[in-house]
Amino acid sequence: MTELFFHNTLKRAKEAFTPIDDQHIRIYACGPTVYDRIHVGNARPVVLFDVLVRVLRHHFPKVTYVRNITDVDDKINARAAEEGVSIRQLTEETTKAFHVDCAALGAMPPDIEPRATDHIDAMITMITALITKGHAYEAEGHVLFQVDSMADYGQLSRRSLDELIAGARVEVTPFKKAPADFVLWKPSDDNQPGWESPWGRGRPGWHIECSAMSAAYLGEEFDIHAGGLDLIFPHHENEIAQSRCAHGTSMMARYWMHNGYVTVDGEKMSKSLGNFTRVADVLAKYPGEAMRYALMTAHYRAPLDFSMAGVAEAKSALDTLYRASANAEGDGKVDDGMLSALGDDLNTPNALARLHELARQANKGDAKAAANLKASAQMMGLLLSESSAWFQGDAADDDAAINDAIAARNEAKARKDYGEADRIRDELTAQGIALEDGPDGTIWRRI
RNA sequence: GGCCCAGUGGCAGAGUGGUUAUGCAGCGGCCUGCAAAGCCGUGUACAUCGGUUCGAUUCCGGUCUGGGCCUCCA
Repeated sequence: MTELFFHNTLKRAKEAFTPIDDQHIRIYACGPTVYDRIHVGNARPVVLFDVLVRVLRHHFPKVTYVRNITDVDDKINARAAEEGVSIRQLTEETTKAFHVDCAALGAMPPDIEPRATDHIDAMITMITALITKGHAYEAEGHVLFQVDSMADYGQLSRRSLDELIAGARVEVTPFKKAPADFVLWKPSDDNQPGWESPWGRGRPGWHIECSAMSAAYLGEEFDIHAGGLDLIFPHHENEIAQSRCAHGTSMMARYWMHNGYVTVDGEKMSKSLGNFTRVADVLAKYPGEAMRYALMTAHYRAPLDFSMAGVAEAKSALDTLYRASANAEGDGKVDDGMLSALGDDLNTPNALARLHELARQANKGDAKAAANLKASAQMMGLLLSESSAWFQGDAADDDAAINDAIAARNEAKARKDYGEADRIRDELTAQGIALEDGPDGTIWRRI
């Protein structure tokens, strides 16, 4: 079978993908903290790892894709208080909105979407194991992971303990044995969400949920763990520490894949900088598929500079593909060139280039190429609509009027009354309707 | 300060030690009543300075510029 290659952050190199069990691929991606609607930066991993999972499903008989929902977090508490709604209402509504955005982006739901609050017991069990094995300690109602209890801590982010301390940006808290130690469990006051535990009423630290939930659904060791570049440290580093120390394993995930940032004028798009655009705001202007395409135009590890103009350009490129695929006949075959591009560390720009090559063949009258184009694009989660729906939108009330106008124009053309024909066409153009005269008659589209 | 990434034609963005990326936009042609769409053609592109090499945009080193992580972050 085709060999797949992925860049592994653990090795900082591209490696051949060798599954732990080639009958069942297991992959985990970090999902959103549900306190606000996602922005374009959050959408990038959603779309790219969706492509990754589609590629894996194409090559392997079974894939289990887990993406969590973080529904316990101090940002959530703060936002709920700010808006005067309950935490549960905020997290549930935000989760629903997240699903709406994902669907618009053409991202298939993960197989399992666990919520942190449903797995508190598993986290407590794991923390208990870490204490028992001498990797964690309790202090003033907190439980902390003792970083120097792990000999090879820091492998993923390539950071040594000395560097961390030298960095001096780690939180210095009196009850920590060492500054780099991080929280597994912290106490909650009466106004904060909390659960009973051996250490009193409290709530989990940020990193432990992914360790507990990935183990619950994928096992102690699994194939791929994915997320944004900014999660390498501390989040993923600490997940590895917790998981390996609790389970006594030599690895957590075999491959670690990280997507690059979405930038705005060269700067990272982020909540704190305030330079973000919500996915919903893009969807108000452009189809979700154009947003999806735009996110696939850059390699997933490279920075992607976002602009509305970029989405507009993606829309134009999609128009080309939709036109070319319109005359598809029969069942198409997923293109090998596209598959090998995707199998080469998820090279979506090259895969899209291959789609455009198929489109050119299709436009020269190759119906087979058109069918292959459609099948290939759909494997990537593109060209999912009918071509007519893409160009004309859902059937609207004015469709009949447009068709009447086209008929009137064609009559005028038959009379060689081009003045009248052009007048009708100009009128439609003014309404945002473009006409194209082809061998099979006149077709129209919205512009 | 430590660690890390990037710099490609008007724009976006792949890739390669010597030969076409691809898309969007532009220009010329074909087609069309005219358009549109499509097809064909069209751009002395690889930050900079050295080194290795028969040959470097591609490898190595320095410089400059931009960005990121080290604190919540996709």
